[in-house]
Amino acid sequence: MPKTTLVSLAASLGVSRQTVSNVINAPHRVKPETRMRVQHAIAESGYRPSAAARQLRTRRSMNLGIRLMPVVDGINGSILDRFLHALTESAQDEGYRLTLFCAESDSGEIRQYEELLKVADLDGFVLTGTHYGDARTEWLLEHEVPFAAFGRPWSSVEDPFGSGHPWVDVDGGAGTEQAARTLIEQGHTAVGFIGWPAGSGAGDDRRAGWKRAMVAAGLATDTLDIQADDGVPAGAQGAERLASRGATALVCASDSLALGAAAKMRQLFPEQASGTVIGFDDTPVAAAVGLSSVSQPIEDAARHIIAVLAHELAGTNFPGGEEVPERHLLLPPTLIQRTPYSFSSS
Amino acid sequence: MPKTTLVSLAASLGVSRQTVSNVINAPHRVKPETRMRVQHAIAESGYRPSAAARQLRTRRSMNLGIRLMPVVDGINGSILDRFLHALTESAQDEGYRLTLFCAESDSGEIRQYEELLKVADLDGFVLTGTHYGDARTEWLLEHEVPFAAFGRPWSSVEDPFGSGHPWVDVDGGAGTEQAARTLIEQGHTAVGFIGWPAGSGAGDDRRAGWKRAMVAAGLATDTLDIQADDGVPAGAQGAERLASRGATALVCASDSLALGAAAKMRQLFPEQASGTVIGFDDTPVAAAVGLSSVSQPIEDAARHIIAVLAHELAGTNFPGGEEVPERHLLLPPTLIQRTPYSFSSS
DNA sequence: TTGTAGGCGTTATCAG
DNA sequence: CTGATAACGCCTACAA
Repeated sequence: MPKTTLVSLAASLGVSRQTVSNVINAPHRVKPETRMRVQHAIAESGYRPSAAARQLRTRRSMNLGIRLMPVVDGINGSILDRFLHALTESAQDEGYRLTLFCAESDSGEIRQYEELLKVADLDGFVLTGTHYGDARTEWLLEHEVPFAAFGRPWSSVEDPFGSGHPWVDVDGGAGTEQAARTLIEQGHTAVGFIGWPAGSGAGDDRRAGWKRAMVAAGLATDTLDIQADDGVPAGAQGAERLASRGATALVCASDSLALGAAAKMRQLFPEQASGTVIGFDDTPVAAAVGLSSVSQPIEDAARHIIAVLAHELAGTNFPGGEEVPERHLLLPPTLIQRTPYSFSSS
Repeated sequence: MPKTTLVSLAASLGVSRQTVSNVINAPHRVKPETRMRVQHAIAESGYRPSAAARQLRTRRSMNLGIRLMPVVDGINGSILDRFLHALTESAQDEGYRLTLFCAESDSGEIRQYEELLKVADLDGFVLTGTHYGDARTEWLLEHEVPFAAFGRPWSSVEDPFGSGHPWVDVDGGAGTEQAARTLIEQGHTAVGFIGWPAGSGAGDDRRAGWKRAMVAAGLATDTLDIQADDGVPAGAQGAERLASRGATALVCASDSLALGAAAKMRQLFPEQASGTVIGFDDTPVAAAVGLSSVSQPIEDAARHIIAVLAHELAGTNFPGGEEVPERHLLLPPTLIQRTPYSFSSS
């Protein structure tokens, strides 16, 4: 049983291979009658066109690339699973495949772009972890390689919506703002913030959100803002410092920080009502220990990234097709409120 | 600047395209002099052969497929990052690319095999989560599709090493055995086990390890073995039950279970020395909360999986090449001992 | 050692 | 609306 190809199929049907090709790529150009006959035969034989041959001819691989970031913090990284899964699923639905690659640095990633573009003819890339002065987006734009980013172009922060490339992001600032506001509404007047050192787009954004809520409530922020590298111990340390300055509740830039902070706060104020620490990302850890957290609609983000990218890619061929997806999309996060897991008897 | 190809390169060098091809695929057949000249030109122009064209001719895509399992428990799933990363990196080193795909079930995965084999010409697959009577391995063997599994073929548990396909696994039983033995050596005489319902290969294996240690120490196991579905609450519940039966220490089949169990144990025995619960997988959560856990050498496993698979694939062309990697490899895990994170003042 | 010819499976172009 | 012809870039014969 030799593999069925366009020719073998055409031969067994008594039509030219071109007709079969047309049935697949331009059905409207084929007489309904023969079209049905061919389609039936295709289904019958389980014929699938060869991607390699098609790619050779069309210069399109129907393949998207995405870099797997080095594993740093397993806690915050664990939502990558969800992202990747949603990405792959959406890509599959649109007829694209996803190719993984690794790189140690941004320049390494760019080197991979060149390589993958040349050898595998990738149609586009999905970027994650965009930051100030991102060399990758520059390179891709310059070389006119289609791509979509998960993350705003922080370089043009004054007007990310005017940016030249498609992106999807989650409005982290809105999340921390809501988190802080919620705590304020619960009666807290000194809500602290533990975030990353200034300079990272997402980090600054989250800090700004917290500050907005505090300012809006007429509360002071000067002594309640701590910059720390990510991690559980840093969170605990930060919480201790902030508590000593009077903070009774905290918003954190990550679940790692929040996990440490929450434990410390519980230790310092064992009598206090629960829910005084809110994390970010809604990682499995947060769910496990009952930590409130800002949840990103990461599946939606992934879906949309594929949608824009696919549209971008098809768009050149079909200008003005179906409804076009937003080129720039800022999704609102959701505050997941939890009470610390009590482990009470069943 | 048109893309350089074999022909364009050959033309600009005044040699035939065949010579260039030979320099790449069979350097020894080319006169050193011209070889050097061609190699120089290749480096100069940054020429890279087109995978599509090569694939069309050789029927090899240099592409490996791996299914992304549906996200169930984010906690235990988070080591997938490490696995995937190591896998991609190794594949890259061997000249392979990794293609992702999704499937809801094993039969869905098989359907994807067919599809991907036909359209993308994937050279092989990496399997994860093998289980009793795995239909996937059967299908792949039957269709003579190269693959390597992360996980023993549990169906032929009497002699997995005689199995027809390559696999790499971690000796979970050895891990839980060591965990239990360690607790016993610490003076515990009633070490409980919380694992999954009987029937899963890995789960039964881990339970068996714990039992071996108990039996070896002449301790009873009858009432200290609990079967529960995975999850934090189940762990807490299990711990409560086991504690009521006298257990003073626990070994768990997962970090999820262990997390719940540890919290419950601390609540029940606040005075007790730390370290009475040991989890499995050494997930980021375990590290974060200071939970002892059995750590899998997952990067090593990934590396070896690619090594066997690559050898399997090349082997048909180069019988008797370099040193051959083991077709069946059982890696020992490591017990990571931790004391619960104290969040003490800095 | 090097060059020539043919074809892998597909789509684009242009006749009929 | 259908079919012949010519690539796409590469590799495997075989011939020079």
